[in-house]
Amino acid sequence: MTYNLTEGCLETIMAGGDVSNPIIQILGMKKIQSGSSNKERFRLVVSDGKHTVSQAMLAAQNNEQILHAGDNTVVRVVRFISSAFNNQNSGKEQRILLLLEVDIVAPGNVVGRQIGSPVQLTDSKKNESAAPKKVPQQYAPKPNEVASTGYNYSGENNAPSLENQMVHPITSLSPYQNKWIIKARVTNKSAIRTWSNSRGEGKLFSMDLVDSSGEIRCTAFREQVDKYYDYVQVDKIYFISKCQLKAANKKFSSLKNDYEMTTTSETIIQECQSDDTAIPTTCFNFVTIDKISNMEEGALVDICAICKNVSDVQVFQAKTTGRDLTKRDVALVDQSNTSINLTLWGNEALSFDGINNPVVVIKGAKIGEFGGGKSLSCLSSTLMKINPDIPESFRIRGWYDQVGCNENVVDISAKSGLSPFSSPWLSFKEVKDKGLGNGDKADYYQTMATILLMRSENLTYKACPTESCNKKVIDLENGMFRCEKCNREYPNFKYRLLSSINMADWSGNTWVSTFTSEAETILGMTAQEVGEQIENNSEAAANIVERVNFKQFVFKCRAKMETYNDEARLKTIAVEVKPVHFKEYNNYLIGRIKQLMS
DNA sequence: CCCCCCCC
Repeated sequence: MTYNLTEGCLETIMAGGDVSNPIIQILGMKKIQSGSSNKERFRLVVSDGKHTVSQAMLAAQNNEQILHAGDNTVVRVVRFISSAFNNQNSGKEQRILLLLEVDIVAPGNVVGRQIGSPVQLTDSKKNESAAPKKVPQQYAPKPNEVASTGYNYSGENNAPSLENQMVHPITSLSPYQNKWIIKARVTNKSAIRTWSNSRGEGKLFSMDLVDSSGEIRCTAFREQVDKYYDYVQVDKIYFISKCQLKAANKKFSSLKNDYEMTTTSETIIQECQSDDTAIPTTCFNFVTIDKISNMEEGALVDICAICKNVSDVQVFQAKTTGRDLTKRDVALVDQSNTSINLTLWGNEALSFDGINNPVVVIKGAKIGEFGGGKSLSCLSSTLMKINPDIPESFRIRGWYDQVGCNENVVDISAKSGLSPFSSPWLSFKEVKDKGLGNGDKADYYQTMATILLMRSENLTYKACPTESCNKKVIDLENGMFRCEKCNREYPNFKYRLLSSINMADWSGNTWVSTFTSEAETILGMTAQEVGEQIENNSEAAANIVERVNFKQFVFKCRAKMETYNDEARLKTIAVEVKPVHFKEYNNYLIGRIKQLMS
């Protein structure tokens, strides 16, 4: 077992410099008198493999664990202070190293030996380096140490190991300073993509890097794709240095960083062997689904949601490129009681398993807009995790299983009448203002409306009795009925309904045509019952329609502009009539109020 | 140096 001590760190520290989480070895411990305090204190001899320092003290709270671990213990120093004081005898400045917080990497009995051949850090050395306030130095490791570990993948074969050097937080990186090393976890790696345009062609891939300070995207082009693509693995930690930084384009990345980086031929990427839990996994900036209705098309978002439904895989040809595309739609819902459609492509579409309503966490999905509804689409750079072990995931699992599965949701992807989702809620005024029905195709919407008047004239008609044929028949007045469509005469017919209804919502009123099925729902009678009553009593039609005045329903409407005598008029047909589901309707209203307030 | 991510 090799322990990588942070070689040379003591020289830096004892000169007043900073080193992040240095790894050192404790060679010896000696109990000292602690003056006024009753607490035991220990003086340590510590080594970084290159130098030893005996002016080190252990903070009292660490005593027990270190005593127990014994001599030769290797520790990671999480917090330390190097405190300067003037030696009363010599008059020189000296420093004492106080170890405030340490993590044991390996106890003494496991290490079993002194690592390396450290020499005492001399006073002259300390004074020499104390002169200018030191920036950490670059320390070349012993050559065989890098070779033997075999995890070095750098620009040059004999590039120095970055392992024992000071690392910089990702958030500190900028184009103005190029001497840095980061220690970051790769949280996402794109597929390799090729491009070809007027400026040339090539290939690239990108990866997302995270440390405790933040995140950044790194892209590799051309020959660096070959060099790094297989080497770099998601979830592993790497030391990275010498990439080029430039301003990030927010359109293509949801990462919280104003910069992004590109590998160069100078770049060094080295795997960090130990999994450091201090380096976080992916950093998400979740928004709730309801917020997406107010966000711009093209923006990228992170969401944590439950897969409520999945569509089958669909294959179609892209209009522009002619390529065969594979997709699958996933309906996602979260605690905002709002659902949105997420489109998966290619292999992700094929392999997606929506069984048991898994938690779906996505980072960097693109917001799309279609038919008035919002939707999400996965890009090649989008990270998707199913049932990840993160608090938000457990929280939404609990919510869905206990509450969410029974809630009614507002679907912000709602669009055309043919979609598996419901149509968008629009008021009659909005229908008018938005100019619905002016396109080539009909537009669909739903509204909660009150019936003001249902026309009784020609409420029923006699239709062909053949099940699939609803054509009006001609009464031959001899007990037979002729259907022109079927080119047949029948001894019977069936009643069908047809009526115009003037209906109003809060914003205005409009005339809507209804046919048999919807009129039956409104009237609460079958077409046959209506027809028979009218046949027996000519006054019946007026009475029947009068009963529905001021009744309220949710109407799903189909709107299409049509031309009568050179005059354009919006023709509206009720294609579905449902009783008002107040909980669902209130969800919609609450959603709109929230939209107005945000 | 890409930045296309497609369809209804």
